[in-house]
Amino acid sequence: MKRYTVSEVARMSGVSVRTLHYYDQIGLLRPAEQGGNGYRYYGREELLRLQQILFYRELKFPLEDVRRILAAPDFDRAEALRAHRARLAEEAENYRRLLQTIDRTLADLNGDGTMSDDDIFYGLNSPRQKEYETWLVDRFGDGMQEKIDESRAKLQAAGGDPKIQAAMGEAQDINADLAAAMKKGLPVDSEETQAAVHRHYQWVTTFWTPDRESYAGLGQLYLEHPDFRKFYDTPGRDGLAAYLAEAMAVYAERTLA
Amino acid sequence: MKRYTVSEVARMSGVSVRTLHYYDQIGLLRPAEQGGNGYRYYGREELLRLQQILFYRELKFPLEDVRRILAAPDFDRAEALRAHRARLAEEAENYRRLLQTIDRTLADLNGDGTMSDDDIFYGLNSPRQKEYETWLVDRFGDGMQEKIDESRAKLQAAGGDPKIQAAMGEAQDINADLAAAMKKGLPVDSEETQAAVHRHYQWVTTFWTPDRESYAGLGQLYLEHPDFRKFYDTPGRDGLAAYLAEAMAVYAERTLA
DNA sequence: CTTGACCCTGACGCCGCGTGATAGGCCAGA
DNA sequence: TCTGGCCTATCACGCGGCGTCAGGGTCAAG
Repeated sequence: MKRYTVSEVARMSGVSVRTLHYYDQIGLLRPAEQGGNGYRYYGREELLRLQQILFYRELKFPLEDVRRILAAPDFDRAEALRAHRARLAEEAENYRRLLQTIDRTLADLNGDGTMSDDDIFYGLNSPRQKEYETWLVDRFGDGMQEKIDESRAKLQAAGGDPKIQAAMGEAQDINADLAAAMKKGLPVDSEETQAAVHRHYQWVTTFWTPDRESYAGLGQLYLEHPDFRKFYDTPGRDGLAAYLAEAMAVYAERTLA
Repeated sequence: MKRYTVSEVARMSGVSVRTLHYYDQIGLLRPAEQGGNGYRYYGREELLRLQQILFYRELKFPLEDVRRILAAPDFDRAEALRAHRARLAEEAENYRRLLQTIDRTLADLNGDGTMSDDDIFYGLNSPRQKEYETWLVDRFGDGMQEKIDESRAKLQAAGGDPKIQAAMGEAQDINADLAAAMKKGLPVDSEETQAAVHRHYQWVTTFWTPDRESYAGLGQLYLEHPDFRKFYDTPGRDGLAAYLAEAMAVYAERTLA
């Protein structure tokens, strides 16, 4: 039975020796045996346990929780993961908001680098209400009014510009493709799904050209805001918004700058 | 000149008294004066400085950096923000990956709540972890991918929150009502149409409570922007977005503040 | 036996405060 | 003027997850 010293385990697992000491100290990972010289020796079993620990650590579980989860084999890991997922999702959302705040602030910075107090606080701590408004303004600009007035006549007079009708039809098509891919159980990074997302991206570029982050953000928006989500999560297509959001994230990461 | 005690400042700004003590201690926010009794008294200027501090704190700047930024008025805040933005973006991206890892893991969880070692490490991605993954693959083989793909179906089959499903269904219903009204040739200010719009307004208030102008603006957005319009202008319902937009404008003017 | 690379324990530091403990100040009512 | 109740102050420990010395023992090769 092979035994590993701290530095060997450290090299294999990527953690520091100090971390192994610490994990021993808090009772998270005890060495298989500790010889008369006080040296820690780990076996295969401990390596496997360490893997699990690192998995949960990566997901930002507190080590104390990790200890509890691993201590009880009958513990409902799925439930723990789901609960934790919710917290992570909040954090992710929070980071997204912070990025927007920075972007707005940068946009509002005057040439001399000063910023007004109004600017600096806009969008902070806003109860979820403001968030939606912010999104709309961010995405579609606030010169909306004029553009709308201007284009209104055309759209309404003709009872529908054929070009626009085509665009709407395209959106329906893409949606159908995505729904089909999801129902087939294809992973979000499958070729077919990504092809559909590519069509979606092309479609989006007719009115907006998002970069990597924005496009992934758009996917989140589809998922998180009912006013978008209603288009995707229709009866018989439950979970499509989530599916699309993930697929868009993958697409963004792989293809966009 | 008005002076505020610690608890007053705390109440106004939302930070704790302890935080004010701490900011004094580290030289981040000194009170305007400290009377013979040792009490801290803050003036308007300090309040404004606190605002700035909280802005940067919210963005997760280390307090030491905040101090430096505020200390030098000629400091390039824009540059600092841009640099910081990059870090935040990385973090945001990281959280997104963690969510995906959790989703994959949940999909792979067996009914009894155990998870296989293959599953448990998939998706870890820090540079150091890459080595670790390699090590894992060496040890456990690389038949992981198929299993992951295969199990994704389960996740999607699981369905979603019934509350959300209900909200999505409501949106569909409202849409059907509106389409019916339009096809009957009812004017936008007809009772039936306005009733449907009212339902729509109620639906919107589950995530946002717009005032008159905002609600009318939302209608225009539905019309102007393909990403919304695609939900309304479906085949056989051409012009519904325009119809709804006008009906919403009427509703807003008549009923909202 | 020496050398150098390992191993140990113990302790402090980090950051942004929360949470006491202990002691004194301020102001209104009796 | 005294009392009580609520302010204020400072000092100090604690959290999490280790990094980073300091000071000393151990192991294996030459």
